[in-house]
Amino acid sequence: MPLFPPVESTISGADAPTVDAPASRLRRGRPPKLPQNETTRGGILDAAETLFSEHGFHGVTIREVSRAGGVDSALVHYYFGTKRGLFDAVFLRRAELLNRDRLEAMNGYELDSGTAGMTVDGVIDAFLRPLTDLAALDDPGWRSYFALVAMVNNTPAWGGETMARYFDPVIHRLIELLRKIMPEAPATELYYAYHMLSGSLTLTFSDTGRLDLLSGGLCRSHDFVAIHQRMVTYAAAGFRRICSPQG
Amino acid sequence: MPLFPPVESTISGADAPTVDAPASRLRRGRPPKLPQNETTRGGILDAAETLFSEHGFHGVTIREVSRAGGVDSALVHYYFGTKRGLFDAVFLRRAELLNRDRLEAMNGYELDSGTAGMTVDGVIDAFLRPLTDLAALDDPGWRSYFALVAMVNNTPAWGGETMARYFDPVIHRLIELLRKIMPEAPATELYYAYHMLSGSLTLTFSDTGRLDLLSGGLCRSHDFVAIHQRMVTYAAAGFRRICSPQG
DNA sequence: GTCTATAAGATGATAGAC
DNA sequence: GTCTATCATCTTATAGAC
Repeated sequence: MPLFPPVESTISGADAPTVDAPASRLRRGRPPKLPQNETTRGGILDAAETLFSEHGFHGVTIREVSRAGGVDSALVHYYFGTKRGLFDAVFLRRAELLNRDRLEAMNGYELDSGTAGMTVDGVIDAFLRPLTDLAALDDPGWRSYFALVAMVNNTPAWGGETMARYFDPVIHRLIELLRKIMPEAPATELYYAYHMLSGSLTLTFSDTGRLDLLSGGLCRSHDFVAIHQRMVTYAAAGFRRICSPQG
Repeated sequence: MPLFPPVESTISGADAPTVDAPASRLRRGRPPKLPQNETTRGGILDAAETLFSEHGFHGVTIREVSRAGGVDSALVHYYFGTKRGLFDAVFLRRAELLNRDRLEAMNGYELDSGTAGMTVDGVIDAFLRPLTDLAALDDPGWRSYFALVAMVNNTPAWGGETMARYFDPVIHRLIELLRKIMPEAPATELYYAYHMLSGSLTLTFSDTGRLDLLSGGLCRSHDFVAIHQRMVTYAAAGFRRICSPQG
């Protein structure tokens, strides 16, 4: 049974996968062959990111990744060891940057509006804003990455643990801010409400085109800005109602 | 690239996959070897349902299905032709029953409460109730099936189309009822709001255990009844707010 | 209907030349 | 770092005996 390999090898202290190559990667005199970050390693990660986000871990072969990245398949093993190592590296690459952005957005919101001036709408907007902004960049990589995270978030057995390991701090900061606004809210209800929001967010980034089909083209599932606006409004109403003490 | 095989072969009028075996399946004198519906074909479907829901289409091999079902792998091909045929048969098997239940629940609600007496909470409850009830049965098959549907709903490229083909009638009935309650609601907003609800529902049935981890055990992601209750409350608030004319 | 046997090809991974 | 060549295994699927 091809159970997903154990996750001990992922992020557990010292032997966490690094973003650097096995050998020294310090910039030497020779300029990089490809523009920007297009090193061999980066190209493999880009190709893998796109393919994994479209077809899932088991739906992609190392040969396909190497072909899409324009490199030899042996190089994938050279840089990442195993297929699972490649997947972990893809997942990790943008996680730290994303977490930093989201924590900054929430911290900034609390500072700007003052702790007493925060609203549920405002907190949820700050929580979601970096995602919408990054998805709007020219770089399609972030959209692929969000689709990948969405896939993991919906994957039984190892999805829950993986999401928890990478993204729990951001969620707990969200809950913390909401608790400041609604001190009477039971912790249980805050978690249930976040669960609903997380599902909506996940489905949005899964990018299945279902919303377009269902609405006969009225709604565009690629219009993350339009969805963001509705998600804030919808989720805030849900949070407030579910967390109000009388129920 | 192992793109998912084309979907023309799935449900398109006359040559839709049938629930019957290729040859005659009328009950003959010989009693079934296994209790209940445990025919060879049914056993294969049960095993495939569980495995596909846990690991996805590409994460399961026909040999694993046949081993789990206790039959020879050649029999899987005998009954279902290809691996994709097996997947389609699993997906189809419970779809009709589920759609019937959900339509009945919504029709019953409209009849019982009277069209003028319907509430947003009531409609959403009727929409979700059959899922919660079926998941509560002794048969674990429905939970596996819901996890499978959730996986498909979050699968890029072919998930949207597949969901639309099987489940759109139920969704349109939900939208129709909500429109009767909120005649001023823009159609666009109803679809956006349903998108949010669909995501929450999907994540719930994905059964990743994330809610448990995140809440430190306060919330149980297997407690579908508890989640159902919150989802109705949360979603109804979101629908009402997002669909109110001033916004 | 169920089995054995096997075709025909893809897969993750490695060894070793350059 | 990058390539060629290859191993051992697994994959879907089929042919044909019983």
